[in-house]
Amino acid sequence: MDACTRLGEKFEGWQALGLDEERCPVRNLLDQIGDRWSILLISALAGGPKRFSALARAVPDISKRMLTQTLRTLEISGFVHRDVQPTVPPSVTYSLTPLGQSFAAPLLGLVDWAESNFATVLEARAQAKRAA
Amino acid sequence: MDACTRLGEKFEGWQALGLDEERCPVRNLLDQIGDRWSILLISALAGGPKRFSALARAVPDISKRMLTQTLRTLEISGFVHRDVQPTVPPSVTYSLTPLGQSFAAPLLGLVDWAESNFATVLEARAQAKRAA
DNA sequence: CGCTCAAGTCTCTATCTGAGACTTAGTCTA
DNA sequence: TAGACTAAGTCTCAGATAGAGACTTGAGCG
Repeated sequence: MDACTRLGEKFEGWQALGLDEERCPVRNLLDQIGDRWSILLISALAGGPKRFSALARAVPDISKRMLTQTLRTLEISGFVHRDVQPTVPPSVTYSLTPLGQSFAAPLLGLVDWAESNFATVLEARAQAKRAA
Repeated sequence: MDACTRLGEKFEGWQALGLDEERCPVRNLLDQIGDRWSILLISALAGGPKRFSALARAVPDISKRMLTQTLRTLEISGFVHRDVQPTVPPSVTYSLTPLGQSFAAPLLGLVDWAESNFATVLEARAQAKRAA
């Protein structure tokens, strides 16, 4: 059975549970990390721990506000560990937890797909624009 | 080399390109389908073509507005095909394109991870709440 | 005659996002 | 010695975005 069919069956299973955000793992996870920044920050931390300001530099167009907020959410869900050194000025280091690290494998699959199929997507968009 | 390290290296590669949304496949894709509904709709269509109203029923808490908008975006990026039967009332069927179908494989990896690690995430959140 | 359905569009409000100023105290610079 | 800079945020305000729900057109149904 191909992946597409299996995914379709998974979906029907979720439907049976009413696609409830509390109980459906995929809905739940998507609501947490299905945004513009979470995936990017997890990727940024995959190479090793980084400080707040290093992350801000690594992802140039994230605002401090969203950086703080996204890291807090990832921390609460157990993807990221936040380590505060109570110096002055404080030094805060973020790192992936074992859970966060284990997420790297499926994420890498997604990333590889994106890189392989990017040209196709661009072509589709160009064609859509011509048709418009 | 483990997935986490490899992901970290990928990220450094993107950084070298300035993480530009136009050129970085991951940024680009994330901006398109990194939202609450796209992944869910692709999963819903993985089982086979569906009509607009069937999709609305399949994903109960999506508004018509977001359903239309998300499907349009997916169509433009080449994930979804939109087939209009010019009857009265019109009958519109959505289906995954070959590109959309090929996306099912990495998506399934993500979904499996979510289902396997959901308990861990819930536990982390419960602990965060206790600590607060 | 009035109701419902198809697949949306439109408007209005609620929420979220981003930009940028502000904070504290120690170190570096002029 | 005054001024600037840094770390890791918080705060506020304006603008973008999401969701709820009314409205559309023509046909079939009771």
